[in-house]
Amino acid sequence: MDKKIIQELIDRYVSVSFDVNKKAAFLLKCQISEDLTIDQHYILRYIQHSNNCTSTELAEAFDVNKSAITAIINRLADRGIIERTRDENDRRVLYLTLSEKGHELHHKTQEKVHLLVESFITKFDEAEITNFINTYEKLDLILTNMKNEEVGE
Amino acid sequence: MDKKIIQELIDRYVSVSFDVNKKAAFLLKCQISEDLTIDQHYILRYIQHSNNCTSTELAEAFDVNKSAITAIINRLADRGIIERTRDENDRRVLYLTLSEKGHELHHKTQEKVHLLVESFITKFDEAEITNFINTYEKLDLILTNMKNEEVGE
DNA sequence: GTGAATAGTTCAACAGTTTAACTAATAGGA
DNA sequence: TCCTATTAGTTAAACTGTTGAACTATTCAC
Repeated sequence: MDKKIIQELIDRYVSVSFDVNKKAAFLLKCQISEDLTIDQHYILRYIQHSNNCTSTELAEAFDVNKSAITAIINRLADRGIIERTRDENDRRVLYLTLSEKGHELHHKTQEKVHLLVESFITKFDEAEITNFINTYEKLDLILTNMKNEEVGE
Repeated sequence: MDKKIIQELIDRYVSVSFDVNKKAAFLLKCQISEDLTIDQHYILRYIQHSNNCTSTELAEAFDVNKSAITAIINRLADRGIIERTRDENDRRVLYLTLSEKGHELHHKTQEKVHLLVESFITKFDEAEITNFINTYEKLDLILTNMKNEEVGE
């Protein structure tokens, strides 16, 4: 690729990824902030999708230290949204699950998130948005590899 | 579009946008955290690209309250990275500019950001990444309109 | 000229983050 | 078997970023 073209693509990517993130976060917050923060929503989403979720697993998935997870989980546990249960075989391990209230709250916020994403996804034709998400997923794989190289040094 | 396909696209979008954001933020932080936080880098970037930048303009661009901008600018001004100058015609207004040190710091971190983005952008062929960024920019426009509708209620 | 609007700050409170030091439990090798 | 290293998770202090309400100072508009 031509150097000039690469420079232009880099600038456009930096700008647009920043702008989209900010606006998506803003719209998301408008929808769910009465019940949960954005991070809290993603934490509940991860726990529900995972089997036998632990703090260590969350810390890896969210690329933060375990103590950051402890803080988030404490707030959610204090509100009765998340429950901790000890592993009987390895008593160091705490499994995280959603309470009944946690399931309800996650379901409620998830619906709002889906409606929001649907409202802009359906503005594209199917081929364009499918190509977009395909490339986005390729990018995710590339970043995963880069992250592993970074960590494995 | 078929309902099932839409649901699948929504799920994929929610997952991949979350994952890419987390990993990109992680890699970005590895590169620049000695000098600036990610938000601080974007603030400097915005100020440099803007003429006569003000706190109000930043608050709108970043979708946060003005008091959040005050806090960020205070920290950067305390470090001698940003300077405030009053408008002589409208003495309510404070223009924000980068100091010499601020320019150097922004240049340094910008280089690292560019190298990082270049390292994954060049893993795609030109047509694919161009299409991706084009669609990303369309999405930005759609979100801008949605945000304006939200605010204009 | 006075009341409304605008630009920006301050303060208290909170969410999320890092780092270092810590407890408790398990695993592995001499 | 015992001792050491590792692992899971917590705590505490310090920091960044955020909101919302109350505030100062200035300008605008009728």
